Amino acid sequence: MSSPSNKSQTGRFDSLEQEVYLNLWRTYDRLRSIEEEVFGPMGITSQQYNVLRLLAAHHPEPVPTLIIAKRMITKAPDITRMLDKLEASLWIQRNRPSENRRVVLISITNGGLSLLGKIAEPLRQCHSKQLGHLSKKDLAQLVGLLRSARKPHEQEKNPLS
Amino acid sequence: MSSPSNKSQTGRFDSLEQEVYLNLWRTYDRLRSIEEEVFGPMGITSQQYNVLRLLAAHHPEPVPTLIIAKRMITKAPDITRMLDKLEASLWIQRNRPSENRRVVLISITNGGLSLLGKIAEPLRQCHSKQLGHLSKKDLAQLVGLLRSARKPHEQEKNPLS
DNA sequence: AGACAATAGTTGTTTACACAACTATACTTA
DNA sequence: TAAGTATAGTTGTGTAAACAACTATTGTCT
Repeated sequence: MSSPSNKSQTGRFDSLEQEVYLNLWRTYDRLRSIEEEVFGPMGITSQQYNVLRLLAAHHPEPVPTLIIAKRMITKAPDITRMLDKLEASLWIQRNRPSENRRVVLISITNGGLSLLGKIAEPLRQCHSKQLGHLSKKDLAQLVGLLRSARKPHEQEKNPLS
Repeated sequence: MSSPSNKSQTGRFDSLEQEVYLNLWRTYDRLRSIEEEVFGPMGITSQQYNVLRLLAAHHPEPVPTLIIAKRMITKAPDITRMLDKLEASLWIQRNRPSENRRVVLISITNGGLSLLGKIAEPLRQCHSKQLGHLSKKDLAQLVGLLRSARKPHEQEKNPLS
């Protein structure tokens, strides 16, 4: 595991693990910038879009704030400010039920649903531009490897395997 | 490519491409947070570390500011401020040669080299914690797929395939 | 019932990112 | 050699993340 000179194994990287990580970073960065070309002009971020998607999936049931936070990649404290923006854009509604005034229930509005409708097609095209050059087989393999890669690092919380 | 109902193909995702992208995002995020456990206590960020690595690789030759920027994932305008911090920590030196006073040549200091030395072992352990559970074969396959994934999106600039 | 702990969100502050506009230096060419 | 252009960095400004500390409400236990 620490033989004096095993660095030739991966060329300019210290280890294969490091090489994977740097490739992951670069690839994520490139694909992200492509998505932003779609989201930017719609006045929404990728994170915000994902929140709307989650709410739409539960619609018409509302979802408590921290449940949303747990499902998102963004850390909890930011969710409030993010929801502030979504509410200001009239894409979501907040409701604090009298039975338990600690929770804040979030639901997507018709405006939010209609935004999702408008984004759907350009986003599909974007995904195709991002990764359409890979075969189904490669894509499936990539998903599998990415899942295995982060499996030991998933905390309890994230139910999306 | 747009049959009326091919959504059952990937369960909760609109498309396999989207599923890959979301997995990429989550996986990157998890691994990044693990790296930060190493870099944070050393008072350095992952980006800054990569700059030092680049400089060390060229050492004792200095590297112009914008060459560094091109190699980094971070966009150019941020490199100045980042180098400011590295210089303040005495890990790099700047030099504006009189032959061409437009360029700013950056070189790593002995202090910077010694920092790299101190980080090497904990970082190796970190990489092993991040991805040590995958086989060499899986890691190599993952690197290959990630490279193919971003290949069409690489601008001229980045010589790291 | 009152004290203590647990739950659910929020706010404050610091640091990073992104995009655009700007400065300084060198090259080119009429 | 002056004017225009290209190159190399820098600064300004607004937006987003990260981490910690805080408030409000409810549940529990004696």
